[in-house]
Amino acid sequence: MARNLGLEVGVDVAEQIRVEAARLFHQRGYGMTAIREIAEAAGISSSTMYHHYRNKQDVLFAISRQFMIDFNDALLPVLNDSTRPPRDRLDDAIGLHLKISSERHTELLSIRGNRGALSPVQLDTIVGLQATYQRAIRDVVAAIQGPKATRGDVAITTLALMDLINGVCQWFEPSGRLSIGEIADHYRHLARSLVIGAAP
Amino acid sequence: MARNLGLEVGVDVAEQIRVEAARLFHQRGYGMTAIREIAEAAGISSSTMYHHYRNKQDVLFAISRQFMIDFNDALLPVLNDSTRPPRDRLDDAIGLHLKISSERHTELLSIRGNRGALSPVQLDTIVGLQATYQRAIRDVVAAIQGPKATRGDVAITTLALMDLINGVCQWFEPSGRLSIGEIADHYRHLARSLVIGAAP
DNA sequence: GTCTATACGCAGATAGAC
DNA sequence: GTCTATCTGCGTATAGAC
Repeated sequence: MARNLGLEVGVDVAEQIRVEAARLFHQRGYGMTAIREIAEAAGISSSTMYHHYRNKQDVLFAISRQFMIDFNDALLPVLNDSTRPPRDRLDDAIGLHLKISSERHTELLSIRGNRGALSPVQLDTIVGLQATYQRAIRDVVAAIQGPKATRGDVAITTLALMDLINGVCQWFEPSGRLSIGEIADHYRHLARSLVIGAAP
Repeated sequence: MARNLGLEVGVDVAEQIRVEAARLFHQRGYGMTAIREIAEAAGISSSTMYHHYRNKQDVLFAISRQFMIDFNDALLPVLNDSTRPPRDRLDDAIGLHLKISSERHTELLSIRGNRGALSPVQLDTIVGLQATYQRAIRDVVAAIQGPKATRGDVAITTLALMDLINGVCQWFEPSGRLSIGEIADHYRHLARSLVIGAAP
């Protein structure tokens, strides 16, 4: 731990709090998770938490914000790389999206299930980060569907595509029959059917 | 109200509790909704609630169970009607699914966001009801894809299709550009691309 | 079945020593 | 930065009258 003279670096307290809070928010829900539970799971006293985060809501916001930033940092370069064919970009994005969703699925689900607990200002920040991602997906969809697709076609295909790839983390089981990579293989195919099939 | 000598039937207290609880569970989350809030919204005292439901968890379960039963009662006859071509059944099911999801979207989202608050036994009941629906969808998908589709193909297409149509209620706005009927028109097309495109 | 009143514990958050 | 101790209000749930 960090207090062992700093010899074991890499486990800072604020991050430990986020990790345990994400797990509890996911399992029990934000409103049913007590600050004391988070603190106990993180191996600190409850009052120490308040030296790292202003309150419980702030912990949820920190989890949400950090996840979305990491997510966009990974996905946006892939989606916006205009030197590559849009289909290839979409294929890679699907693989990456599913990979991150799987690796950090506790965080992701803790955010999804509890966004209503954020303040309006905090929610705006998170929604803004998600909108940035969605616009990047939309632009790639538009590029694949070509100039004949109407803006409405692109919009609804984008929403459908987002729902498709966002749905996986709700039912994926790491111990299941298919690995996340194999699911991605299927989903690249499904996404292509969706985007091409929906083109005029 | 019911106590006005029963003259105004159709608003029974237990249902009023479910309606207001669903709204609050959706807006604020199960754990952050106080029994007193539900009671106040329903126009009764908090102790009266305990004459209709054993506790808060029971209210959530009643909401969840009733919705799923109503949902299956509407959808299963359509999906299982073996006298009709499976594509037609799927088309109708999508329209009905989206219609109910829209009309009762508060209930639906209150269930989705708070299923973790149910007891294991209660959760089993709800998951069982959902599984019944999912099997009916799967059978229709299998019928459309034909005998050449493997069980794995059918399984993953079914999951993708469920995510697709379940996603709509997360972003649908009744005041938006498209009505739920128009969205259903798009989604019947998208679903067909998904199911046909995914067939071998 | 509905109310008022209340028991009882636990929640979030803070004070102040080290 | 971390702890122990504590404040204060609100949570669920019950008692008992009408």
